[in-house]
Amino acid sequence: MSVGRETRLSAWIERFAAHFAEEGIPLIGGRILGYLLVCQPVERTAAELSQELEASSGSISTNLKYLVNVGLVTKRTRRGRQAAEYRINEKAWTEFIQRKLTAIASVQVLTDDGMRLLSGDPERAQRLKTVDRLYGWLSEELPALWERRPASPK
Amino acid sequence: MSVGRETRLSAWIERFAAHFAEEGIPLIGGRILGYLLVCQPVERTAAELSQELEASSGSISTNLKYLVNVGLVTKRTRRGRQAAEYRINEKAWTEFIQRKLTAIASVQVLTDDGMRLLSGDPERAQRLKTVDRLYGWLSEELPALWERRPASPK
DNA sequence: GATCCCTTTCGGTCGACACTGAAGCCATCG
DNA sequence: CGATGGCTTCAGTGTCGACCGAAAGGGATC
Repeated sequence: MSVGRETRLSAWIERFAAHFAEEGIPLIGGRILGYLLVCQPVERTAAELSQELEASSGSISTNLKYLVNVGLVTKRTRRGRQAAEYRINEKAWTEFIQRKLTAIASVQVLTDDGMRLLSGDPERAQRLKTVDRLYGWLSEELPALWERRPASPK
Repeated sequence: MSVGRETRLSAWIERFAAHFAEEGIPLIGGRILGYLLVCQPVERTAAELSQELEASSGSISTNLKYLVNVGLVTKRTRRGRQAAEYRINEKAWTEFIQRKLTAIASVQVLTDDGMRLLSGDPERAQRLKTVDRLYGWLSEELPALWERRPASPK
């Protein structure tokens, strides 16, 4: 007997959430992300999310606030409706990833400062120099690579 | 009255450790890394690190084990000396960063699986498709970029 | 303006993890 | 072979943050 699509999807959502949990995003936040990526229709209220994901209203509220804040989810209110609707903002994923890349390269600022402190003692600076060169290269190349990113089709 | 170089260096080490603490590396682990990058001489025993960084022997031991495990620090034992000596392994930083890059791109596996689950329903798959394309591009380009990395001079 | 319903806020609980310090372990040396 | 000295292991402590559920807050409708 085969498993239904929706069942598989919720397993997928769980994997999805688990991945981002390792990156520091709360489990429930990851579940919201995964769910909003594949749900039909695309918009959901906080109450619906709470029920679907079996999470408390408080947790949903906190995590939605966070996700809206980083831009991955957009909130939409409509006249005549009390409940706000939330949906994925696919476009924001580019900035989300960009932040990760720049975070990696940002170590260069540190190694650079360190090199300055050790100026005048090249022998001692040698270890740092190796690391600094790597990060220096990254902070050149990563932004450059990012510029070459293909525009997403309409 | 100016501040001594060593004082500034320990402030730098603290900033260094703080940065990596945000990435999930224990504070003391980060301090060890920063310290071993700039100390003179380059090798230190666990006891010395414990004293210099004012951390318990237990914490030093645990964190050294971790750092040796990920390759960023190498342990060296010498005949006739009980105390092992630890030093930075600059070379390992390449793999350290590479792991971070591949971790980012690895989301593509997830989005890909999701796309498969939604095959046959292009409308519903649209949101995921946008994200999947981005990660697809990344998992092409990041490894390619990495290959072009300049070899570190001897 | 009163009621209803949805959301947000807030105190409280639970689990995870960094860190400590003491006890155990093992190699070195007398 | 015993003593010394340093590293590792382990139980215990404290902190931090995710999560829950109840109460407060604020629109929308009557």
